[in-house]
Amino acid sequence: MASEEKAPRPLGDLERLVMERLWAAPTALTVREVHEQLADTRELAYTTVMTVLDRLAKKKLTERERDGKAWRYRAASPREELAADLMRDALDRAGDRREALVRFVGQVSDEEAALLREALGRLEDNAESEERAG
Amino acid sequence: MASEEKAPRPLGDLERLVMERLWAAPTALTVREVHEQLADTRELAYTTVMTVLDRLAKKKLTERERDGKAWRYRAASPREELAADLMRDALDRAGDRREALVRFVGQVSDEEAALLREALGRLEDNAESEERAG
DNA sequence: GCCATCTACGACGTTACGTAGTAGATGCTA
DNA sequence: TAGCATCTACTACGTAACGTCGTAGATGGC
Repeated sequence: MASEEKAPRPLGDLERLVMERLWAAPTALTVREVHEQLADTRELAYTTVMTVLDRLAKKKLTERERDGKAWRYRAASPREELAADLMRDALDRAGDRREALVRFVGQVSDEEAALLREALGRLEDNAESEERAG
Repeated sequence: MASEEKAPRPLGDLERLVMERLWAAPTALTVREVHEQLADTRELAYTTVMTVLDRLAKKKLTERERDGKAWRYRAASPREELAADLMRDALDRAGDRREALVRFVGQVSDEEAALLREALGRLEDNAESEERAG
């Protein structure tokens, strides 16, 4: 039987834009900084950005720390981690995992297939060294 | 650059229940049949099931064909295909694909890793035979 | 102590989804 | 063929998420 958990809702459009800024930033950003960065793309009220950041924090997608009277937000986990989680989640709700993986592998590009092999190879190496150590 | 497409919304709870019946059925089902099957689990109005089936059809997740005055619905694609699509989609919105794949592979079970290797091996065989043929 | 700035909180419109009712079309049956 | 059972089409309503923003009050630097 497949997992009965509900799938995590995908980010909304604005939420995604904001997350992308946070992921791209080397440090935690204030609401103002995110707002300014988004200004190129979109006219948004300062409080709109604040609300989004706040909702993302409630969803545990961002974390925040004080900086004077302002909060600084940063992504709770790397973009790639979120992607991997979503992939896992999708796999969990497939019926036949083998079939799902075959289909998935069938749609990736050659380059992605190569990356997958590489990642799997790395896994194998780890397993071996653990075996030696254990 | 990441894909700018919006992520497909995950199925709602009831939508998922209905799709699972359709995926499990060997043939297309009428509203009544789906309704009866769900009766074990949940008391639902006949029209509720009809609405859900209809919405799924509008989203292209089911297809329907006439059978007398009734419609018969079937899943537009196998459950595993949907899962693979969602995995692809998640990968598309990762920043660094390599990193995302490494993390993904890092969370799968040993069995799933083996299935992945198998699927990749199959891919390779296909590529080789195409090369010979080409 | 003031003023600029920041947060907290509430609010509203839209859309998706769960849920269901009503009205009218349709097809078997006596 | 008249009628009943059944099916569809359409509408509707509540809830929750999300985009969007305003107001009021806290706060910190000059």
